[in-house]
Amino acid sequence: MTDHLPPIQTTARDDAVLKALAGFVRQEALGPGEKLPTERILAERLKVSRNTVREALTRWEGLGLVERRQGSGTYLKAAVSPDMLHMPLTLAGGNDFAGLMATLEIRRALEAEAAALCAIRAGKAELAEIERKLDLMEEAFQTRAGMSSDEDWEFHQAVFRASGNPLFEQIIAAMYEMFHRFWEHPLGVRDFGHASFPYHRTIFERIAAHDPEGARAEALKLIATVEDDLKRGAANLKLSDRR
Amino acid sequence: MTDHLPPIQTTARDDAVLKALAGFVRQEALGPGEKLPTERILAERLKVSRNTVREALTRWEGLGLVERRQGSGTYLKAAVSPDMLHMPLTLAGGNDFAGLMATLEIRRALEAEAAALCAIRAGKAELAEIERKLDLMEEAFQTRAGMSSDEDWEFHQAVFRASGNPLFEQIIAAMYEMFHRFWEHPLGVRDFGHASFPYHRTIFERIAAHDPEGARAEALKLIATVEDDLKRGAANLKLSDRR
DNA sequence: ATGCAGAAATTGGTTGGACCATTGAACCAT
DNA sequence: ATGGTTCAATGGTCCAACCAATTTCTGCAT
Repeated sequence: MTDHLPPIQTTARDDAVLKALAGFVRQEALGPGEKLPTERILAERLKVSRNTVREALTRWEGLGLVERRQGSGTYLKAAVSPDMLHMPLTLAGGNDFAGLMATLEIRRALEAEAAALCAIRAGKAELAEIERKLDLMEEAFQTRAGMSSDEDWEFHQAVFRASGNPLFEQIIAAMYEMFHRFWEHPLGVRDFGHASFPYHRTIFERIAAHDPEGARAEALKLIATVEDDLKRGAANLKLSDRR
Repeated sequence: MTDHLPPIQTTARDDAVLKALAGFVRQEALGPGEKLPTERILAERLKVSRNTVREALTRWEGLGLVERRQGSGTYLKAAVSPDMLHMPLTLAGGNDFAGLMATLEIRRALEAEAAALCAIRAGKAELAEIERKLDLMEEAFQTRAGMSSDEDWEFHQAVFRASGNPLFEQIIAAMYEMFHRFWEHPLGVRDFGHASFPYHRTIFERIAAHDPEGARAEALKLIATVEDDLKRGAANLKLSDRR
């Protein structure tokens, strides 16, 4: 009967601090890289102890929203708004290979869908932007005789942006970050990513032709080549599975 | 020339605390729900101040690994291991109709892929679990003459878990949360979700038959019905698009 | 013995103040 | 210009209290 009795709010000091800080950031229109007030000033202005401010900032730091530099200050690392949703992803105990495959499966699902949506929605301006990134990537490929992570990533980002759904870019950006965290250890595959090269242009062509299913198919082929590279790398590993 | 000079690591107090704590959890074989030592004891044992312990625990709390209850103690909320990988995902905004549709597009991509993977990988135990949730959902549907969010969500969760990739469950959980944030306000569609009901069983049947593409197709049909409901709701809305 | 209200101990939350370590800017010497 | 020195600002750590919620214990009334 008495179901929706709201969970009363007795104390929530540091949450309140974060809320206030998010409001401040919005009002001051602070963006990534900008410095926010010192802990001492925040503590004084908000009428809380510096320790409480620190706990709040520690939470933001853990979420990657903020970076603290001793002796310098605290800086924004990402855009923050009062109505953000935080979802920390945790990948437990994965050896490298399992983690990489897990992120790839997410990429397979999202990149295919994003490419299809992009083929439906991309306008002239978006198409031009994607082609520009594609040209840059192909140029880098020729120059350095190999895939370049940066230009590759920028191409994919342009596709996600043109999908009209910001969540794609945000989620896949997280996947890329995780991917590259395992990646310090190049699994011994020399020409990693080489096989994926031609599919970038075919994806673009299907998008430009407003062919959703074609774009999806090409995106799937691209991911398949990466998965293949990964499996070859796993074979090279075998024993170096320390721990 | 002097490219790869890594930024050296001098101090990392609270990181060290978390590492030690993770080791402790492993050694004591603590699982979710179990209580870990009090802050005062940790501070004493680790020879650091209680403040430092608190900062470390605050980070874990922000990551959803731990829950603190004043007067009671600190409890594990998830399995932790010394080598786990965290990737905070923060999603911006999306409290309007467009945001709702955005979450659905992500769901379409991930649910389809998860259903397909599940059809490939689910073993007998996982299948039994999924069917159990399905039965519960159908029973709730009969009893209350309508879809039940909770049982519905549990069914999908079981599918994600059986997909063998923990990221699916975590990411879609974020989508559900975003979805339900807006959802307290039923868009005026009375029998929301009704149309999706039969597809739950067809999804299960395709999974049980180890038919990935069939499962994917049924999952897509399910999402399509929800999108349809949503569009009907949007038509009902029109003006109440506050803020 | 049993049940239960109130006291006491436990535990996380907050405060204020102190000091350390790092940074960056201003200044100085060469 | 280059490289050291000094100094103020800032985050990092520590300590010692006290507050607030919870749990446990105690002792009285039944």
